[in-house]
Amino acid sequence: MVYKKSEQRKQQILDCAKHLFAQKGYQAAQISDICEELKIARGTVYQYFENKENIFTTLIEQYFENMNKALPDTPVQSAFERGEMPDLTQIQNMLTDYTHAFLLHMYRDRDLGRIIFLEGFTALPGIKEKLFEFFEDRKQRTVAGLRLGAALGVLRPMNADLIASAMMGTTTRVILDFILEGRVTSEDELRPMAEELVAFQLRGVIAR
Amino acid sequence: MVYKKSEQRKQQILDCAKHLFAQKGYQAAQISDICEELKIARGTVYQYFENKENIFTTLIEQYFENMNKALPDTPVQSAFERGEMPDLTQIQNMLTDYTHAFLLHMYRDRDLGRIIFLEGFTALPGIKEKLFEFFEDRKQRTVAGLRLGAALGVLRPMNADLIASAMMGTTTRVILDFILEGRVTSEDELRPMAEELVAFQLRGVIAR
Amino acid sequence: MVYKKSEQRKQQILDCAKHLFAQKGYQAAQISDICEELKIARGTVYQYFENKENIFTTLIEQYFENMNKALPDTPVQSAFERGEMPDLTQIQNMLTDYTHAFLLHMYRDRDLGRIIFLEGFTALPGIKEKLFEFFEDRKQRTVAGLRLGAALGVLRPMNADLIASAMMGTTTRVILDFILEGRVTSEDELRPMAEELVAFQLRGVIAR
Amino acid sequence: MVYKKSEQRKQQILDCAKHLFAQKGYQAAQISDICEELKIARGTVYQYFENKENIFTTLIEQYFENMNKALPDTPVQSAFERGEMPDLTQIQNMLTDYTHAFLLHMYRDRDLGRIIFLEGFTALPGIKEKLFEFFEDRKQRTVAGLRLGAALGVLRPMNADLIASAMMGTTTRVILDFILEGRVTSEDELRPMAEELVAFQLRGVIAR
DNA sequence: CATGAATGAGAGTTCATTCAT
DNA sequence: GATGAATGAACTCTCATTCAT
Repeated sequence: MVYKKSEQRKQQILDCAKHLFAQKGYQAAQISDICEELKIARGTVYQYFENKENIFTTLIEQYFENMNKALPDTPVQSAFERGEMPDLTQIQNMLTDYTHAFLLHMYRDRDLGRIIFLEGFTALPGIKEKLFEFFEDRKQRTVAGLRLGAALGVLRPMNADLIASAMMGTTTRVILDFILEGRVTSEDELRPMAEELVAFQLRGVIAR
Repeated sequence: MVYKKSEQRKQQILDCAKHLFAQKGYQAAQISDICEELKIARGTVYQYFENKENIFTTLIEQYFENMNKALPDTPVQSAFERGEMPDLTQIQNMLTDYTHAFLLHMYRDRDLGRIIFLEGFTALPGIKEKLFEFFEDRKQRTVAGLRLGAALGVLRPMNADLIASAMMGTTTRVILDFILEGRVTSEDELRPMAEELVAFQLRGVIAR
Repeated sequence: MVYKKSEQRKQQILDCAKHLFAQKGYQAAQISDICEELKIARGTVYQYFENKENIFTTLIEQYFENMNKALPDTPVQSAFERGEMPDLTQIQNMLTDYTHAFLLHMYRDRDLGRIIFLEGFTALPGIKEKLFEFFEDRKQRTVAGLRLGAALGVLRPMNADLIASAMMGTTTRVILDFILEGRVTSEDELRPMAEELVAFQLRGVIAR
Repeated sequence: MVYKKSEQRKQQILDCAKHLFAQKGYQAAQISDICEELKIARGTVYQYFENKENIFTTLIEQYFENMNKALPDTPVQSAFERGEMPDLTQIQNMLTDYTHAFLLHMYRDRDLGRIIFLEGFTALPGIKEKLFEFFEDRKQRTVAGLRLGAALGVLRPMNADLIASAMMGTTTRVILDFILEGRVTSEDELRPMAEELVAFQLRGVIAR
């Protein structure tokens, strides 16, 4: 037996809930909406999930799991840890790859991205923390990178905390404005966006 | 200005609702919470507002009104329109003033800022549009500025739409991370933040 | 203002719930039954009580409050504590008064008595303990009395714990069989019942 | 007796249901609890029993069947019917044997005893009647015995109905307090209890 | 203007029962 | 016989809103 019917149904409910949450928001989306759309009974949903919150949580967890799989290790840092001394062009390429992967993941799972960006903060207890943790972790790596760069004289002196926050903001806002709002219609558009973003970010921090 | 008792009560309800929405979120905050806190009857609220949504809408409107009062006209553009030719330092100062005013307004009305940033998108129909409009308007001015700068050779060639979005992102993310999360505890901290932000933004776009 | 309308409604709901619980049992009785009977909306009930369990709890509390008011202090014990040495006839009278008061209270609030006797044990957490406590307290006083009597040579030697339990059983079973089942139709029947019960109980324990 | 697998499974379900009902109560115990514990599917239960109530009913029926097997015929009455004239000591022994058998049966099947004592009254229609009938039957025999004894001058004049109820109460309460609450831990404790109970009961009714 | 008791549609959730496989 | 996914009626509880006083 290769596939499991029950797993399929579970995923079916998740998929349905995902686009409902993305469309209406967690609060407004109702269990009965799912049931109507899938033409199943209310009780069926509760065979697969303890409650509404549990559906949401499962979605978020899946998302971050996928995200962590999709994103390469913070590449610049890794290079330094391996004792390499990448030059500026190499760094720029690494960051572009990374940003591209991030945009790509966001684009491919727009619905969930929408949910997380727009609702994650208020929604349920626990989610906010998970989200915060994810972004904080990424930001701290950036802070470390900025400090190292400044120490090496490659980057200008700056308030690394603030600038890391600002850099993160460039990406998240672009995701919001372009990807989640539907202005991007093909994956091909993402590479140039990543390049442009990284160019902007790097210019803002390099020495001279 | 004549003393109007009824206006006072209306504002009293708005103030109360504001911090409740900020604390619990629009959905979770209940009309009865307001009543308890102000020690008034449920019905009284409905003498001043049609419904819950109306309270929210009024808050948002007040906010943008105040914001527009607090913010200087997009200064660089205005200067150009007056036929002036500000140099880079002057532009930097203008932008810093502007950003500072923005941060200040956000800091002074943190509760509402929190509501808008965290809930505005999903909450009620109409709000999202208003919010979008506000940010879009600011962004379009930035786009225009970037294009002009590039045409004059002061700024590097770029995807102005994307970069405008990114620039807006730097500010909004910093507001989120620093002001709304309570890491800023005095207005004095805002000026250096504005300076740092503008420095980052400008470096990202100037020619050379 | 002498009476409070809201207090009346609260009591009205309690009274209604009382006879419904007595008739159908706690689980089977539904909030909507109350609403139908009182011709009020479902929500109204929840203006006065947090939830179904809270209605039940309130009833039980009222009951024990009334019970403690209605019952004279355990009289024999009190007499001894005052240094008196009541003779057997006096003791028998005291016990009869006490038992009579107990039967009377049970008779007058049969519905609640029914609920407590028949459901108290299983129903909600907390109730069982309250009930147990009440009966245990009474029983412990009996145990003390039996031990004292035996020490004084008035009562025969016995397993006081067991006999106290048995004595309590005589009363509770009679309440079950006669009062709660509706075989008693007038308060006048209770005095002879109390006399008969006490006679039986005393004969079972006196020396000789 | 031929080995019947299906009968075994049925009994297995009954045994499981029994301790679940005793632990959680009829309402709170769920069919799925049984399935989990026995590691069988939900549907399987319905191959052996029409519905949940049917499981309960079957348990109760088994119980009374066993009880009737375990209890000797009401012995005093039988003796009289055989024309014998047992003296007080003989009667006391007979009653003690009988009570002992009753306690023993209750002790050996505590779970079911618990269910019956604590839930029987409210639970399902039909059960209450069966229970009532059982106790009423025993009580009527006691009433007859008391009347006969009084007529013969062996017992004092009394309200036989009431006293029979009280006598039954002594036993049932002791079962409740000692056996079902787990204060009895060995069958050996039951004989003295029976003796003490009968001693108390008899003293309450004999002439003089 | 203010009150607050009353409303009632509608939400999430439960669980005994069914039935195609 | 056994399975377990699916059912759906029924329940408790919520809360913005109304309206007679």
